[in-house]
Amino acid sequence: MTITQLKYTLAVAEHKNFTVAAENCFVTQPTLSMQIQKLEDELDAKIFNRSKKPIQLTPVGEKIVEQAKVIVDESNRIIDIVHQQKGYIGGEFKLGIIPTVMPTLLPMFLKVFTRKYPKVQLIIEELTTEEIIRKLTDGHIDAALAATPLENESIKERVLYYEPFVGLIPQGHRLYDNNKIKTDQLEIEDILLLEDGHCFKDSVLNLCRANKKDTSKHFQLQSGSFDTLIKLSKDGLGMTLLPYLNTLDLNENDKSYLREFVTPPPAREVSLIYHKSQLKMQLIEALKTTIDGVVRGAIAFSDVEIVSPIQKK
Amino acid sequence: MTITQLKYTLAVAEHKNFTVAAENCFVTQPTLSMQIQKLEDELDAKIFNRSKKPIQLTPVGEKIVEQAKVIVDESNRIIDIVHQQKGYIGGEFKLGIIPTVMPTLLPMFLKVFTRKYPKVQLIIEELTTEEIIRKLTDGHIDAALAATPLENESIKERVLYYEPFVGLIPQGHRLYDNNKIKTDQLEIEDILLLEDGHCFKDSVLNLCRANKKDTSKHFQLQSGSFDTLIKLSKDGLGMTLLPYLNTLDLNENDKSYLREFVTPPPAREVSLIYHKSQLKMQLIEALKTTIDGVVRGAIAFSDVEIVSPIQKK
DNA sequence: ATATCTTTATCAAAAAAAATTATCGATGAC
DNA sequence: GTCATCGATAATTTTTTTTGATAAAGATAT
Repeated sequence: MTITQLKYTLAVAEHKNFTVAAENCFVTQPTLSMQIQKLEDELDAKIFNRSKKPIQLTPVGEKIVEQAKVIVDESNRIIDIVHQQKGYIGGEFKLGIIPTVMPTLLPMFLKVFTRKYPKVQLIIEELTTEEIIRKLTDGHIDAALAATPLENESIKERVLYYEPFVGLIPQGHRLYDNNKIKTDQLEIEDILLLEDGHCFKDSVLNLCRANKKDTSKHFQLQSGSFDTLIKLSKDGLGMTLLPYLNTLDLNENDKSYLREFVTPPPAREVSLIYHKSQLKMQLIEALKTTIDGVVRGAIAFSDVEIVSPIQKK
Repeated sequence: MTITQLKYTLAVAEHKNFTVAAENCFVTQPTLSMQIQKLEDELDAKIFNRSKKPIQLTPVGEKIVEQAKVIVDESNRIIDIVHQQKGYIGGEFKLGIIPTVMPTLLPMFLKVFTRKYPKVQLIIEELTTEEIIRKLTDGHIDAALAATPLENESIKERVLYYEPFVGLIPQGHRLYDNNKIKTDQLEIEDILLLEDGHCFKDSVLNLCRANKKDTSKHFQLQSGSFDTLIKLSKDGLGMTLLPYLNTLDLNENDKSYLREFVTPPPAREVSLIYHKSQLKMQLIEALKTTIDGVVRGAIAFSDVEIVSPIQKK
């Protein structure tokens, strides 16, 4: 039994297709087929049921794949252990970021980080919270930046900052004349929301739900970017809520529509998260330190009311 | 990186010698040298410091070996997982047994077990408790029969039976006329003991120490077998203590010297023990069931006073 | 039903890797 | 200084892995 065979097996289990799996392993399909057959012979057990489409795992196969994951994970870890021991910070590092954090936080730390750790090949992907959780568990990404708490046992969270919500109230809106707004003044019906999949939308819903039970209403307007939301809002289609960092780049005119919440403001918790099998711990620490450093200047809120980013049923 | 390379590395780490390690891996020494060099190249770290004699692990090497153990352990497990999934009970099973349990318990279950599980290749080794703990941790044996509790976190214990101590009192001894003996009548000075290394000796010492603090006295007579002890005892050199099962095969004359303890008698706890990484769990269960079956008829003590087998300082 | 496409298995040849034998060189004991 | 021990190295053999071509099986479309 070889680690290669186990990797091939995992690839087939993941892609449910020998040909695709082979491409992902950078070998030809016969190579993969033969190695998996050899493994099956050695274990004297069929791992895959090739008669079904797409290919299925046999019951024994399920267990084998589970264990193969453990072995491959542990073997991937050995190089990280050596790096750690040498105090070396480098290698590939795949980081997922949720869309509403990406444009504000990434520019703040990216330059500093890459200059400080030139040997790290940072691979950044924009992903929804849901995708992040899946890819962290899979091992497809090493860490991620997302709103927390996620209440997921196998994911560790290191809080980076608390980002208050700020209201953007158009002229003519019932709250326009207020200097500060209160959570219980929010009406879900006149808030413009991001489209489904953004956890910031879920946070806002959770915030409003705390006030109002009835959420059966359908929202007609849903956008993928705050820019659109701001434009629509100024067109008088309703107020909206923005994360604090998103308000910094607004022009002076737009800023006049901003209304902060009274203290303590609702806020989202933004964290660096990673799978509990903490591969690349050293790199994660380095990233956290870097972000902590740049964030300290920009965000200094501590007395806040954290809103859950998780979609409640 | 291959599992083979890791196995070679572990062998060298264990034997501190390339040539010996190679023999243990059933390959020649150059094979081993080259594979380890390849691994060192790939990890870009020296694992061994070959300049010292015997060979030493580098600091990085320590960590690598630690992780290599995890990987090799987990990969050995895969075949057991398949066996378990298939309900198959077979393969090699290495069982350690302490000397004072070996002659009484082994004949009781060996025949039954091998008949019931013909596919199991049972490899039995007589070992002291100390050796058993080491070899269980190493993974050199799969399970063992020993006196417990061992108070070792990484070893799991499944109690098989409680075996009371029985006194063998020679004619002329101060306790000869007693029908039953009491723990507090024991005097460490006139008890014949097994030689060092036998945990039964330590149990007896612990039993007596409960009475008397002064144990500085040196014992002149120490033997490796109960047979010798019995002969010496009958020669008037002092009483001795035997585990209950060892008294069953005595001839009628010898049996007349036996004196039971008053209830509850001191007893040793005999358990099936295994490493907590519970490889071959299925086989361990099968063995336990078999031994439970044969022991049930022979031993039926429950109201006993368990004596620790561990050597106290 | 036939043709076509997709997908996995099989085979022989080539390439790569691992293992072996024989030998060397360094180190330490006597 | 000689010998013995032990790991490294070189050349060769053996084994394993990979590949490219192709066959076979199953699904899908015409």
